[in-house]
Parts: sequence; structure tokens; C-alpha cells
Amino acid sequence: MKAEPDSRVVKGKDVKFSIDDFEGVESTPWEGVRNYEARNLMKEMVLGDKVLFYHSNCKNPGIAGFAEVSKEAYPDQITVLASKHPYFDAKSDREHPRWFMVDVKFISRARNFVPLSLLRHLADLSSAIPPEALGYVGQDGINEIKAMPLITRGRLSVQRVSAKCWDVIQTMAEQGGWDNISFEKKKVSKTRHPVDGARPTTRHQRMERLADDAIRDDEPEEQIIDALVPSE
DNA sequence: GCCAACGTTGGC
DNA sequence: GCCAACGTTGGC
Repeated sequence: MKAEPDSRVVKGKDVKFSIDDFEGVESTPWEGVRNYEARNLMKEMVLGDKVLFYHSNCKNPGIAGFAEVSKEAYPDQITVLASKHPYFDAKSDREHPRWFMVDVKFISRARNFVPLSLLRHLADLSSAIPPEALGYVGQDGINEIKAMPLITRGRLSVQRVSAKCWDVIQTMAEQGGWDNISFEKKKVSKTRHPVDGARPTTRHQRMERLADDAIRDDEPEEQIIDALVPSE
């Protein structure tokens, strides 16, 4: 799950939420997700599901800590009902909420911050053999990283993580060991070549995915159409 | 129902 | 700050 550690004001509200902020509050409602696929993933979450806490849209993006689901999906309407709020959605109302959130409980900080650039570097290896210093990751680990939606898709703010992948990342955060390997962001090719197993991304296939996501919205169509539209 | 235009995300 | 990727909107 992605959060932004740096201040950014959206319609008058600062959306900053860093690992420091998280540690201070222990548990927090994951409000503000306004993407169907991300919402559907949150609806699938069950109590105790493990979460990677990711620092996004910042100088050094990467995995900053660990968390778990402490409350299963419920309507995100605090923010939705106030028309002045940045997450306001006129198509959602109290009876027929469109957006949901889970509560997430802080577990721990990553002893070693796991930068996206490192994960990318590992995902870009032509083989599945980790660099010597990261031997403990194993070939399985490299393959898990190669398959992460974080690598293959980007954008989506809530993503699935396999149990194995979560373990690999947590072990990395625990053990570190990449201080002496270079994983400079190479400024070479503009188009990133898709990794094996990446979801196909032709326009047509993306449109189909979107349609699926919207369909899995379980509200009857008429309720969406009839949703109250507040003034202003 | 298609698809161009537009808006947002988010790495760099 | 740039801009590629891609989700969303709306005209037809």
C-alpha cells in the first residue's frame, strides 16, 4: 500500500503520510482510495493480512515498513460526503457507498529501507541469480520481485503481494547487504521493457481490465445513477 | 460501444 | 519540472 511521505496539498488538505506519521498513530483508516481496482483489492483483504508500507511520489521511493489489516473493508464516507473534501465524490452517498477502506495497523519500520531502485535493479537482472551480497534472496526471491505489480505496473496504489514476496522483502529489510552494490538508476531507455509475466498492456487489454474492475463493483447500476448529487 | 482528449500518477 | 503510462470522461 502506497503513501506519500512528503507534504502535498490537494484542495487545501495535506495528504502526507509517512512511516513516521504511521508509527505515531499505530492504526489508521486507509482513506482516499478512488480507484476501482485498488478498492476491490481492499475488499478482498482479511483481518491480519500483511502489508508492505511503501513511500511513493518522493525523492527515494521504496518500502519503509510493515503493517497488517486491522479492520476489514467498510465504507469510506467521512471524506466522501463533504463536497469540499479532496476525496469528495458526488456519485457516492451514505446508502450506496462507492468507496471503501480498511484499517491498517503499524507493525514495524524496515530496519533497512528497501528502495524501489534496488528492486528494479534485481528485477532487471537477465537471470534469476541474485548478486553475491544478496545471495540470501535466492532465485525464488528474484523471481518474486520480477513479478511484483510494483515493477510490472507501477501506478496502482494498492497491490497484491504474495506471501513469499512479503517474506523476501521483509528479510531484505532485516538483513540489508546492498551497501556495496551499485544499482544506479540508469537513464538509458525511455520505454521499459516488460518483465516476463507482466500483465499485457495493449490498450484493448487495459480497457478489458477496467471493465472487469467496474463490473465487480457490486452496486446495482440504478443506484449509481440515482445517487444524490450535493450542491456546490 | 468506440476512442480521442483529458487528467492523474509517480518515477526520474 | 518533465513526461510516459494509463485511468476516466464524454462526444459521436
